[in-house]
Amino acid sequence: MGRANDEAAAALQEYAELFALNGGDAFRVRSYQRAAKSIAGFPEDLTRETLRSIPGVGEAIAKKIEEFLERGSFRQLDDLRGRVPEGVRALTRIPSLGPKKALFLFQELGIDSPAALAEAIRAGRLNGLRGFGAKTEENLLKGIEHMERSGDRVHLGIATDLAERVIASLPADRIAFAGSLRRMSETIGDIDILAVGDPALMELFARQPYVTEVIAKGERKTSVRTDRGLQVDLRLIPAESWGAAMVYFTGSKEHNVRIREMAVKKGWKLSEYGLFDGDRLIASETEEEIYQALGMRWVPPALREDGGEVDAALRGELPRLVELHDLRGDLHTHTDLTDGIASLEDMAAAAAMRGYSYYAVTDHAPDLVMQRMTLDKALAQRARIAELQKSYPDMRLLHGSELNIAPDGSVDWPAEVLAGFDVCVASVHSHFTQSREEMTRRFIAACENPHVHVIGHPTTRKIGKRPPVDADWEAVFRAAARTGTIMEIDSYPDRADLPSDLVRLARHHGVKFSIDSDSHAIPHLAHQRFGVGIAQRAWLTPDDVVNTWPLDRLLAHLGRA
DNA sequence: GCCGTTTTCGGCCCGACTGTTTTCAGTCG
Repeated sequence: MGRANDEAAAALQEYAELFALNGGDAFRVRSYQRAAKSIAGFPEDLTRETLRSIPGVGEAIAKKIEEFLERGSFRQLDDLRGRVPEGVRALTRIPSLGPKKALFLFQELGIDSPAALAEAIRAGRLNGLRGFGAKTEENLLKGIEHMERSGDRVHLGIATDLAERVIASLPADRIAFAGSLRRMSETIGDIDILAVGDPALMELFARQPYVTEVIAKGERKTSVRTDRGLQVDLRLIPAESWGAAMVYFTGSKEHNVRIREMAVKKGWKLSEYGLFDGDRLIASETEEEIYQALGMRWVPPALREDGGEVDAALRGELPRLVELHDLRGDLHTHTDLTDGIASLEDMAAAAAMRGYSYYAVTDHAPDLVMQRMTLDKALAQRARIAELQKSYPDMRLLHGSELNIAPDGSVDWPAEVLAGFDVCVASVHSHFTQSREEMTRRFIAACENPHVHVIGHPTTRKIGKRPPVDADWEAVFRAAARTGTIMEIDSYPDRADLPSDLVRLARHHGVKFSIDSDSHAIPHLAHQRFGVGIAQRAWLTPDDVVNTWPLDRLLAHLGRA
């Protein structure tokens, strides 16, 4: 997937933010943002030739991107970077603090980072400042604390991109990532990469363009900081101990402790170099051999958290986990009729390329006013889908909608309209701070609506940005199980919602799940792999996930058979 | 800055909410 696209989009997005911070025209800001979104979602690699065919990219932006492709930046971006400290841009990532207030704080008080702002608030330096009352100060502090709690960890999407970039840059005999990324943890603090190959790989690694700082460099291990802020460790592994090293560096620490204890009980020793009986090597080349020698089945990385997987593996009772190739479709996607950037036709074609048996288009409903959805538009889309269906004999197109769950739990089309959709995903998009009781009632009301099939991105969190809403999830899941309402695993990597611990809880109550991409562009369709990671960490089998089911069974469940 | 069966200028997704004000600016989705 086009890394150049993502980097160019990130640069343009940064330019938009800096431009806004300098009091730039709001329409131009929006132009840059729109172009950044289009470029990130453009399915082909960026080139000088394809650039102008991207919607939202005109002459001026094309010139900037051309310069970026040549030298990794463009003149206007360099200018603005020189004028506004990076920390001021970080200020705008605090919820409820936008460019106007950020610039004001910088100019009036010289505040140039979230930490400096927190300090200024605590020192009372904002007292009497126009537009900053007690409540605002409180909200800002809360926002900064939430940001600090999430620390330097990044979501799976960013970490996966970086790991794949590192792997592609190194000509090793064998190379793979281990650690929390391999276990598909929801956030990643650093990346562990194991390689077999020439010692010169270390030097080559340290000189890569994504490396901003070399923290440590030795014969076996090199640690660097990268342009995404993330630390990456590269370890050179002897070919014969690949399996042992993968077990050791994949972790988790708790899982390793358990299996090392098992080795000790047999009078053996398990290390990153192998499983040994005294000096005699028992197993080291593959993970399978090591687990087998310990009397257990190979444990999928997503389960290696000492959450019962060791005992299950010893008994030969590990679940048959859901895998990406089990998925037969996607039940939550958007088009450019609302906030997607690709047309219905292009999204359907891309879905067919992925070999789906069914594909639901679920654009937003009228409550999200900015999307300008109307009944006429929805019905026109339905007619186009029926027409388009003729081109896809092997893939059923489903016409759906992503409804908005209002504070009282109602949704935004009348029942007779809802009845016309094949699938209704209902999600919370506002009023995140309702009390636990209100929020619980809200979700239960949505589950009890007979036209609501799926609850979309249930906790509505955004990793590193917005905390999850507060609800009595047990009560919500009981209602979902009772009404047959599906809980979504939204695969979009900054959402990762439901998180795996809640998936596990919901499954305990008998809930079924849908692993959806929530795509707003063609490349997003591939995000489902992250949702599969969440599902695996929650021990889900294909039967737990409705979009592994054959079309007939799914339609019966949706009441559309 | 972009874009055009309203077009090459003059629009540009629009309304709600919050906290601050005392009629509104800023932020968000």
